[in-house]
Amino acid sequence: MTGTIDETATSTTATTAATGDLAKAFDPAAIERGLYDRWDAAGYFQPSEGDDPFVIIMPPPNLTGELHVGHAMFTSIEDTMVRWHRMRGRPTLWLPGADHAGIAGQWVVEKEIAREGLTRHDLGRDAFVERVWAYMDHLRGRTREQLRLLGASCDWSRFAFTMDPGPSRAVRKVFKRLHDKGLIYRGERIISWCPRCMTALSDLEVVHRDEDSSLWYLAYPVVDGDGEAVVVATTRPETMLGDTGVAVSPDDERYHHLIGREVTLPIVGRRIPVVADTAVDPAFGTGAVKVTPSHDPNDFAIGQRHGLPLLMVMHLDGTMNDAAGPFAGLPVLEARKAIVARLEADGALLKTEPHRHSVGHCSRCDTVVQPLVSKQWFVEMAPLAKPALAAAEDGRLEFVPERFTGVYRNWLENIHDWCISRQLWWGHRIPVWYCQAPGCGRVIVSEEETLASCPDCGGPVQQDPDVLDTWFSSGLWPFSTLGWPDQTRDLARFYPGSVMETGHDILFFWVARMMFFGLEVMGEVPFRTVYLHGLVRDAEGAKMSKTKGNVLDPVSLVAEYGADALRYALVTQGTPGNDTRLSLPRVEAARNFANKLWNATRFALRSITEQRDAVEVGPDGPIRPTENLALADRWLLSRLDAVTADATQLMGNFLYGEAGRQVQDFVWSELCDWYIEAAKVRLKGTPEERRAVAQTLAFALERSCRLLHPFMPYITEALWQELPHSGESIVVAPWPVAGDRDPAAEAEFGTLVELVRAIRNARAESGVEPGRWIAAEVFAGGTAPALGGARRELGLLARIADDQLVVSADAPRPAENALTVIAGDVVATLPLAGMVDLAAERERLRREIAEAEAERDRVEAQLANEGFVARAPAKVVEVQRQRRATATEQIAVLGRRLADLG
RNA sequence: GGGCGCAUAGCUCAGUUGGUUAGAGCGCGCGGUUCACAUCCGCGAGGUCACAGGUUCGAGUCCUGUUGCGCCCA
Repeated sequence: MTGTIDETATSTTATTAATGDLAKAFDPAAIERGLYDRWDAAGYFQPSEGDDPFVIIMPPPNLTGELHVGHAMFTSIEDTMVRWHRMRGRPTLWLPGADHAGIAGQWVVEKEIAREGLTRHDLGRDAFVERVWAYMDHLRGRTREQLRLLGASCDWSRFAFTMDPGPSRAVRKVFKRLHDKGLIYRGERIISWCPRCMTALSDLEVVHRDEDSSLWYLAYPVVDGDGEAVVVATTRPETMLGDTGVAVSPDDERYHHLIGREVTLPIVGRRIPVVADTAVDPAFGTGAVKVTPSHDPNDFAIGQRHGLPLLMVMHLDGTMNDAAGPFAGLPVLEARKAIVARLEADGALLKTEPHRHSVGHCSRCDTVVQPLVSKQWFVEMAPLAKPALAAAEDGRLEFVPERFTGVYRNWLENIHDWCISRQLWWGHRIPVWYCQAPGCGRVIVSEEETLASCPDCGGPVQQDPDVLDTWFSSGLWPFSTLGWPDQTRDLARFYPGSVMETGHDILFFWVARMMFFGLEVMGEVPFRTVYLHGLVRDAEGAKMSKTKGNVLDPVSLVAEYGADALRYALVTQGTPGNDTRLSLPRVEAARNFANKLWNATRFALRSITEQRDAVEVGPDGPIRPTENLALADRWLLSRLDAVTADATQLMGNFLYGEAGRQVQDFVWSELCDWYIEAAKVRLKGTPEERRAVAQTLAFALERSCRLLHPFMPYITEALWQELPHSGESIVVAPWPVAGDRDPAAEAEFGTLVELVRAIRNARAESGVEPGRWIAAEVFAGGTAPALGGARRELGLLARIADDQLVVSADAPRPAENALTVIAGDVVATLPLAGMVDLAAERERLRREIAEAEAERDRVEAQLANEGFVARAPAKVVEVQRQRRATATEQIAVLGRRLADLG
C-alpha cells in the first residue's frame, strides 16, 4: 500500500485544495467515487491482530437476482455494527458470502434455457449444472459490486460461496458424521412434494393459506351390513382411490359395532377394514375418516399402526397414475371433479358443504403441494434441538429483541424431522453411493467427492442422484466459512462469532439450524447474539414484490440520494424486530441531513482554514478546547459529551436507530441551529475569540463525523479528511470517549435559548418585522453574569441592537409601551415605541399568567401529596419545588406588568 | 386452535431502566434576499398515547381484560 488516503483525498472529495472550500451542496456521487476501493486496498476491512474479535458472518445473499432493499437493510445494520466495533479498537471481521439457492437457482436457469426452447433434460445433468455455474459466476460479481456500492466494510479476501470446495467438503463431512451417529436416516415418510419443482420440500418450505373449498361426505357401504354405510367427510375426494382403510375413534359408540369389519370402497369396489384409532376426532365431520396412508401424514401414521397398505394414486407431476383407473392421466383438480361427479352418479356422495381449510403451497413457486409417501433422507432433529434449546435457556445465546427467545423455544419444542433430500440437479450431491453388484446392497456414505467402487465387493457404485436442501450447507456457514473441517487459525480466532444479524423470517430456516450444527459439530454456540430485523415494506405497508411493481431498487436509490442517505434511513427509521416502511421522502430527509452536515463543515472550514495553524491537533484529533471559552463553547462541548455517552450506551445495547437519531438531533439542532449561529458573533471578534471558535468547531465536527461514521461512512470520511484530524482514515479512527459534563454551562445556555425563543415568539406574535433591530432590557437575577457574558450572542439571535441591550441582575422595572417575556427566572422587556398593541399585549400576558398558574397548580397538587414528598427521590421532589417557585415568581412578575399596563 | 407483535400529531414513526410541559420527519398555517445550507431559517397550530380496570406517591412506559390490525406455528 503506497500513498495514504490523506494524499489522495483532495482529488476525490469535490474540494478545492487551495481554499478548502467544499462544493456548495453535498453531492454523494462525487464523494463516494473511489473511496471504497481505497479503504479496501488499505486493508481496513481485514481484522487486525489482537484478542476479543468482533465477528459477523454475513447472511449470504442468494445468487438468483439483483439485490433488493432487504439486502440493503442487513448490509446497513451489519456495517453499522462492524464499523462501530472496528472504531472501538476490536479486531473486526465481517465475512461476506453467497448462497447457491438450490431450488431458486435451478429455477432461474431453467427459465433461461426455456427461452431457448430447452429443458434441463435436453441438456443433461452435467451440461445443465455447468450452465448454472456460469450464471452464478456472473451474479457473484454483481452482488459483490452492489454490496461495495453500499459501503459494506466486509473482508473480501475471505469471501465464501456455499458451493466452493471448502464448504462442500464441510457438507459431506457433517453428513457422514450425522449419518454415523444415526441422526441422518433414509426412510419412507409422507413429505411435501411440489409437482412443479418436482422435488420434496421441508415443512418450512410449505406456506399454508386458508382457501374456500368443500367438505364432501362419502358413503362407504359396510360389507354384509344390510345396507348400512359408514359416512366419511373429506376435503380431497380424489385421494379416496388410494384409501386402504376407514378409522373411527375407539371411544365413539356410534361405530363400536363396525370395528374390525370391512367396507367397500365406491368406484373401485375394494374391501377395506374399519380400524379404531385415537387420532380420530369424533367431533369432526361424521367421526369416521377415510385413511389414505400414501397421501396424508395422519393417515400414514394410522396406516403404520394398523398395518394398512400404501397405495399411491398420483404421479410426481401431479397427475393421477394407473391406480386411479379411469381417471389416470388427469391433473388432480380435474380428477377431483370427475370423481365427485362419478360418486354422485353412483349415489355415494351424500352431501357437499362449503368448507374453508388450509392448503399448502410451495414457498418458491406457489404450486399446491401434494403430501405423498416417498423415500427421502431425513435429519432426526430432537437430539440436535435439545442443546440448542439449552443454550437459549442458560443465556449462551441471546436474542435481540428478546421476545424471539420464546418463538425459538416454541419451535424447538415442537420440532419435526427435517427432510433434506431434494430432487434437483443444482446443489450439494448427497454423499451416498449404492453398490450395484447383484446381491451386495451395500450403501456407502463417504466424505470423499467421488467413489470408484464398492469397498466390500469391489462392484460398481452409483451415487444418490439427489442433492441436499440448501439450508443444510447454510447451517454450517458459521464454521465452514472459517475453514472447517481444517483446524485453521481463522477457525480458532473467529469461532464462535459475536452477532448473527438477519431477518426474523429465517429464524427457523437458518438461525436455529446454525445453532444445531454449531453445537453438534463445534461443541459451542456459533454466535452469542442473534439480532433480528423486520421486513422492509413499501410506503403503504405492502410487501415489496416485482409483480406488484412496488420494489425500491437500492442501486437506483444510491444513485439518486447516495449510499449514506439510504443507509441512514434504513437504520434510523425502525426498531429491531419490527417491519419498517421505506419511502422516498424518508430517504430524502436523510439526504438532507447529510447536506446539513456537509454545509456545517463547509462553514466551519472557512474559519478553521483561516486559523489553520491555530487549530491544535493531538493524537486523538483536534484537542479539546480549554482556553478563552465562551458560554456557547462550554455548552456545546457538554452537549457533545452527553450525546457521545448516550450514543455509546445505546449502540452497546443494539439500539442503533436511536443512537443515530440522537446524533442527528445534536448535529442539527444544537451544533447547527444554536452553536454555529451563536458563534458567528465571535467569528467577527478578536483573534483569540476566532481561535476558540475554530478549535471548538473543529473538535465538535471532527467528533460528530466519527459518531456518524458507522451510519454514513462516505460523507464522514470525506469531511473528516478536510477537517483537522489525526490518522489516515476515519474508518480506523477511534470511537470518541465522552468527557465530563458542564451542568452550569448547560443550564445557563439553556436559559439563553429559552429567552431567545420567548423573544422571537413575542416579536412574531406582535408583528415586529423580522429584520428589525429592537431594544431590550433583561432582568436576569443570578443568571445575569452568564447572560451578560453572552450579550452579543443574545443580541444576534434575538435581533436586539447591541447598544440598546441592557442585561442586569435587577428586579424587573416597569417600562412604557413594552412587551414582557419570561424564560425561567429571567424577565425581559422589549420597548417598542408605537408598535405595542396594548390590548393584545394584555391578552398575551393573561394567557401566560394562566399557563403559569396551571403549572403552579399542577406542581402544588403534587407537592401536597404526602406520598409523593415522602417516597419520590429527593432529586425529583427538589425539581418540583424549584418549578413551583419559578411559576409563582412568574405569576407575580406578569401580574405586575399587567397592572402597569392599566 | 396455540403463540407473538402492533395501536402515540393529518401521514410515517421514535420514546432504552416508571419521574418536569410526550418528541422527530413529512404535511399544514404565517413569516424570511441575516455573507454554511431554500436539500435552508424563524414562529405557530395539531395528541383524552385504542378502550376498561389494576399496581404505584407517580403510568405512553408495569399487570389483567376488551376491541381492531398484522405475523408465526398447527
